[in-house]
Amino acid sequence: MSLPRNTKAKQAVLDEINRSTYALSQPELFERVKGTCDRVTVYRILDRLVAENKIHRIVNVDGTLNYAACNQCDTHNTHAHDHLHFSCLECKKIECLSEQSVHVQLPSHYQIKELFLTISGICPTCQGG
Amino acid sequence: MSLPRNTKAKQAVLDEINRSTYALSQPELFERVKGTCDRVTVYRILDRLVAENKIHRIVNVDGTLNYAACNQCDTHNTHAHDHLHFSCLECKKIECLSEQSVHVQLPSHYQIKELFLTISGICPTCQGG
DNA sequence: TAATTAATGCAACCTAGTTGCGTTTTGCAA
DNA sequence: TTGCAAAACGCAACTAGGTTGCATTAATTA
Ligand SMILES: [Mn+2]
Ligand SMILES: [Mn+2]
Ligand SMILES: [Zn+2]
Ligand SMILES: [Zn+2]
Repeated sequence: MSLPRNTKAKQAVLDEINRSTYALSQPELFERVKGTCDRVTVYRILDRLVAENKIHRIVNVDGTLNYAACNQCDTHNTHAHDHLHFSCLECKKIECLSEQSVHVQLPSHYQIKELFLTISGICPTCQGG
Repeated sequence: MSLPRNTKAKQAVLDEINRSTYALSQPELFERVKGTCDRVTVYRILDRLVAENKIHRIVNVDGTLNYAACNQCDTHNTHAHDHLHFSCLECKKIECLSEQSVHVQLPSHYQIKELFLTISGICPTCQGG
């Protein structure tokens, strides 16, 4: 693989992701870094950041792709994203739930690669009291 | 809600879904029922079948929407889709894993509505021996 | 500072899904 | 059996998210 370079746009996108408490979509990110680069560039930056294990891609329950910081990953080498995600039906935000243990009765004859676990419902903020 | 009607197209789509061993996308379904109706009609039929609890919608790990028969649902009234799904990285097919128990340490302060659980990996067929 | 090539901008394209509206069918009732 | 209301449909136009090709710009490293 070719060695990655650091650019203003790449840093701007990564900053926005790190700053956010929930996962952001490409349209949301493009809106936030508007002026620094083209929308196509945001797509390419996101692909690279995922490949570099700096962020991870979360599929929401409606199929939209979102990107979040790797908070629960101490090192970016080993990357087991078997943590839970929570998707709020009210504010539509999806976030990582760190350290939530999940026990899955693994199916036999299937070769497991990764787990995708998302709970939908209402987040604490939207319950408002 | 208005009372649903039965049409040739609706029956054709439902038959394809029931016949399949894995979940099908709208493009796949349109291909299979080609000639019986317009592609827009397939979208509308799928929405209705989901609303009528005849099928359920599965979001694959890449964000694509797929539709599968409600095999594990004895009655179509109560509809708790907390079963596992398996998504094959090789053949790209996604299927329901019936009766696989999942134990999730529920997060406090969050109001749970539904569980979305998908395992990615290699299916028995694609392991080929 | 110059060379290498990763990263970008831009235009064009693609796929999945939606919307509006006039027409056709379905199911039910007279 | 026929008539009617509205569910379902076809078609065209549109939208959103994402991709691709290619010429140009800019980050690294020597
Ligand atoms: Mn991570
Ligand atoms: Mn079901
Ligand atoms: Zn919320
Ligand atoms: Zn497979």
